[in-house]
Amino acid sequence: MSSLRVRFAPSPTGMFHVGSARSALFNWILAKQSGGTFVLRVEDTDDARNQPEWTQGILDALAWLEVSPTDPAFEGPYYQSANVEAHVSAAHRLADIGAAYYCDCTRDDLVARTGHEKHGYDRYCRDRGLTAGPGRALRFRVPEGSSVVSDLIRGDVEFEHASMEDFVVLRGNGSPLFLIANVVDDITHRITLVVRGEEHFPNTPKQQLMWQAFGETPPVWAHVPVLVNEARKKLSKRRDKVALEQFRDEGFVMDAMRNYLMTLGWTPKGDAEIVPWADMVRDFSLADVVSSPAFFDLKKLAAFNGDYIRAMAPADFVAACEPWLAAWRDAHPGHRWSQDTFIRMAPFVQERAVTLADAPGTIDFVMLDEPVFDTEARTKVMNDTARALLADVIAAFATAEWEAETLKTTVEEIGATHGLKRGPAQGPVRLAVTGRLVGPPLYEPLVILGRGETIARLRALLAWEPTE
RNA sequence: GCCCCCAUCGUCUAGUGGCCUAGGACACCACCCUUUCAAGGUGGCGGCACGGGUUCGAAUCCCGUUGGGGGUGCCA
Repeated sequence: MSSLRVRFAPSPTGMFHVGSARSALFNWILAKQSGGTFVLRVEDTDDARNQPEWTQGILDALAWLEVSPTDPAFEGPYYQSANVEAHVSAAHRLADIGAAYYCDCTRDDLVARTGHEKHGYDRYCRDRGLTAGPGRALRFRVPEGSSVVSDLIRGDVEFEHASMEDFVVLRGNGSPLFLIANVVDDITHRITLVVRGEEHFPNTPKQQLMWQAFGETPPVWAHVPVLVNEARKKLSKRRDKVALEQFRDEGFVMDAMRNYLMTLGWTPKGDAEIVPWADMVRDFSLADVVSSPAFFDLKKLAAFNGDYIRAMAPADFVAACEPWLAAWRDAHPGHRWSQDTFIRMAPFVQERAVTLADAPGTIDFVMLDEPVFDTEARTKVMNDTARALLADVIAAFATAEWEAETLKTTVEEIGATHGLKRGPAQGPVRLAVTGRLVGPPLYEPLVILGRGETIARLRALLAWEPTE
């Protein structure tokens, strides 16, 4: 494939939609594969919405995905709203050559004439020869016949022009609409391939007609399937969790996110879905993208994330957890943080974490003077057997060799004298030390805590009485 | 209403007329391992929406039905 000019055109909404992220990835790969260019265009015809922080949010999100603004393949950002004059003059050109006409009909006029709320424009002003003027919109004169949209993903689709209304390109106040602005910008940026969401498909024949009216060759189109929620509705900002930033903040790692996004509508070669980015860049092809909507499955994303976390080098994992650990420290003023201790505990965390945000909650008990108790579990577990067991463990721990394997054997043997198997036997001990019944392996943290503190915690739980 | 798209396990998908008694991944279940919870290992459950064609042969091609989705703004 020759050098492509693709464009990624998000609208500035204050957050980066996962669907946009997937589009960005597809476009980026296509640009890289062809040695072409990735053009970023911030699309909003209203200048007021092109806020710097929103643009920065887009740039940050792209950088997180390693779609880098400093890469030679990256061009932009361009602002649609900065190009309004070109949009307007292009529209005027359409009027000059007779490809568009002025219209002073209001919605009410139309409904009054046709008797239908939902039907399209009835072409009333088509041949009235109206000139430009206040309150007069400019409409594109859709010709007779039909258009074929050739789509890399969907094949050739024919649209009858008769079913297409004479759409507005310039408002009554003279400002351009998205439909034409988009076409003019694509022409000025010399875009050769448009990859965008399926929701734009019905607009494509209209845009293609405009390209032709301008005497230009339309780009190649590729409409990727929409992302849907469990109700199979298009993923929406209002209803669903869709902000890439939110996933990032909740501890999803970039590689997992990127890999998962790529599998929505496309599958890597072979049986594995988790594959290196380089392989995806090498193998991706629009021809292999499916055309049916894809459900954005949080569970599968979580599984991918756990997989990627487990694959990290230990030191990388420790570093990656830091933002969440720092937040935990801020939230727990009484902490006694030790980086060395965390590094010793990290393998236990890495083995079972779903997200990086799970890290603090797994090891907090070694960083606090007292564990945070699961009160329900405490009430349930603390019966006479548990008390007797704890008393025996305290006595044995006073002299036992302070080493994980020995402590384990000690607890198991004492448990046996109370008729408990090794699982149940460690329950009260785990509860005393960690505050919970589930968590990382127990005896290694005991070694870290030391004899004195371990026994103090065991005594504290033994002394505890239900309040009611 | 009109236009367009889509339809394989619960989910994401492989499959482009014989390699399909339909393969993988996530989820779920069981077992193994085990220091609780995980992780890991092994196995299992589970699908071509329906009806007609075409063909020696159809998940695959055609038509219809049904279901789902998108669009239909002087929104982007």
